[in-house]
Amino acid sequence: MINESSLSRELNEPQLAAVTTIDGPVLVIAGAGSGKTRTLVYRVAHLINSGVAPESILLLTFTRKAAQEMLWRAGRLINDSCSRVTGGTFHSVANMLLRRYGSALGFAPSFTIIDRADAEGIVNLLKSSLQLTANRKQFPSKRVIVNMLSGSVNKARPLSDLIYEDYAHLSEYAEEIVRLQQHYQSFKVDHGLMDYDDLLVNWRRLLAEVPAVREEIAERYRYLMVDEYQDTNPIQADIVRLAAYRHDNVMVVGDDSQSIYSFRGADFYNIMRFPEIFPGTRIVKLEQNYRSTQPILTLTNDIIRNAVEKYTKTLYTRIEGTRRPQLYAARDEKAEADFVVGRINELRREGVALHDMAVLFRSGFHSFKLELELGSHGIAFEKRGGLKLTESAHMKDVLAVLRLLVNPFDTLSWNRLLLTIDKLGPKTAQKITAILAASSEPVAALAAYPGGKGWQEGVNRLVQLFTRLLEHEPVPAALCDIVLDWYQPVFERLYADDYPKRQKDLEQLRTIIASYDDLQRFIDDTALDPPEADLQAYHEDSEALVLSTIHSAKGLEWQVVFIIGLADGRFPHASAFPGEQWEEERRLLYVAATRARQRLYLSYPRELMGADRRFNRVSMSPFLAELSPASYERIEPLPPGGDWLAVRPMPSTAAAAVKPVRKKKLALEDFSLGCRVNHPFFGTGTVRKLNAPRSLDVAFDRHGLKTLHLDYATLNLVDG
DNA sequence: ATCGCCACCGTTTTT
DNA sequence: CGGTGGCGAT
Repeated sequence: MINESSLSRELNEPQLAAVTTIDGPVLVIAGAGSGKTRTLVYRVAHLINSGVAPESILLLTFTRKAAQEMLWRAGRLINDSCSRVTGGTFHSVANMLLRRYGSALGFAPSFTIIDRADAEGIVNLLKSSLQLTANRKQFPSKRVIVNMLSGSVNKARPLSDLIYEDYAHLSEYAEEIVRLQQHYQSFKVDHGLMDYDDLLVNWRRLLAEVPAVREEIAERYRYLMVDEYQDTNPIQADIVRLAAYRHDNVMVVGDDSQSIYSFRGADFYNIMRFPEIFPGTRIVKLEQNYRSTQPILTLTNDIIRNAVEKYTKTLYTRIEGTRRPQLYAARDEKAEADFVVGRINELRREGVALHDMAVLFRSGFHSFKLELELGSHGIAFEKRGGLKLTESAHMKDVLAVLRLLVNPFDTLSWNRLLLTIDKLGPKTAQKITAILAASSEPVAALAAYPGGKGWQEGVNRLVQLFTRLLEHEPVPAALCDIVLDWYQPVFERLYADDYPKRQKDLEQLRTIIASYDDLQRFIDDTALDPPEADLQAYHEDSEALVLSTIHSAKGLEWQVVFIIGLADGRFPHASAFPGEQWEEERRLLYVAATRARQRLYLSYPRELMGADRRFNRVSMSPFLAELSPASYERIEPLPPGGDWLAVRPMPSTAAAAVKPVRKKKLALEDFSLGCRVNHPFFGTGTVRKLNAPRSLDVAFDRHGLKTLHLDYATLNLVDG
């Protein structure tokens, strides 16, 4: 039981107002680090405490992990597991409801959720079958097309309008793209596939078009809470409105300055409109920051002060601290990485744990150089927003089989499996899948398909696999074993060079599957919330530095935060042009900087490698340039007394001094199999293979097998 | 006509 | 790393 006095000790005045409001719409406008999560947690606890049934609460958060975490905390507060509260993302809740009520809209509950890669696969298939590329060279890439299709759904605008406004440079292809969209839609319907956008669109349809279901849902979930409301799109706003049409018990929490997802349709005007849509809304503002020290807050307020936005709020804090954020202008990316590594080592000596520090950046590849440096210094790190376990090729092969068990008309998976067969290529695979999709019994149709010379055997094995699976009891773990049994030889042939490494992933998959007793649930979960590739990520106590894109760092905080790559052209992203996109990039920087509790380091390289391996000088990000110089401290390129200079490995300044003493380039003939070499980054290694004309494979003692090009790598022979 | 292999290029952000 | 395009082999 929460008692009222502990409540008022923990929460401030405005939070208390939000928490204890039992009925009616509430809008909480909250700054970064102001205790949004805490407010929601207490609200859940308070509701249950006052006799509201947990089943009637629906908590929508940005990630599924956030929902779990909140419910766990609320459970601790009131001595109840809160496990009967429904919590998750819009997408996962949509999935649950559509499985239950989807028949009212006329679709089978066996649909498969597809991710971005699947969507790109479909677009590719259609692109070639519609012959859209016949006479065109510059037809937009499938990634761009998927973005456009999704954007048009999320922004609730016809595709052709979107093309002429947001993608004007592609307008000459408008007709083809619209045609592609139509085919894409019917392809999904025909094959029982549903993408992320469909989940939301169909949830809204369910509420808008089927009164009985709307009634049932509104009756059941009498309390609705939405976190990160600034990241919802118009569809999601509609869903909230429709789902609460009976009771209006909605509490949304958001910060307009942290809206960073407009590229996928999020519209922070949802926050401004909320009071109009729900008349009688109580508005609560949280302006006290519980996270960062004043100097950090001064800087972040300064960042957002330059926004053209109208809704200004200035955060204040009571947390002591005098250390100003530091700005470091590095000579190049290597020097920037050295700076970060040096500071990290220093901080560790002062007693800061590695997992209390994070490095944030705009785009995934901005951290490549740093990853290399961290590796050679033996600093463990964990990259967020990188490749997920289920995104690697071998994982998808296994998942394709499991997906077909649930939805035999999933053409994408058939296609994928057929391609694993030797001597069977894209053309044949397409021919076969077309027949399978049209038949009522795909497996039987596959067995009956007249085989070709080289690949009949492979098809037979596939048919056998499915016969075995269908005979077996549908216990996920057992099914998985059968699949792995079939997959082993395929896998060893396909990934001959590095299959031992990938095998570990498969074992991990096996353990994950074992914890499920329903195959459908497993498939849904992997599509909606892919497990991380790192085993370490599962252990809270893992001692690893976090590297993350800013987008993936949303809602998190660390004691020490580095933001790297703050150069013109990197941040804001080169293709963001002034206007709303520019503003979003600024908010992105704001989000990044507000992740820091105690210390904040900003850095940028003054030299970057451009398109064709030429170095260009770049200046600092315009967002930094417009800040008041008093809000940060500049560090000179060579800080005095920094003993991290001593730990610095062989400086690549050899390149600067190299002009007069240029060493003779070694030719391939100078190396032989098995000879020992030295490399400035990777250290010593043994030559394993010589490739024509100027590259060779070297097995490094500390970094494994690498292929190097003599034109770029500076290798030296090691004597003895 | 189709498949497999090699070399090269470019990389926003994501539920 | 993943997608693509050219080329030789089947």
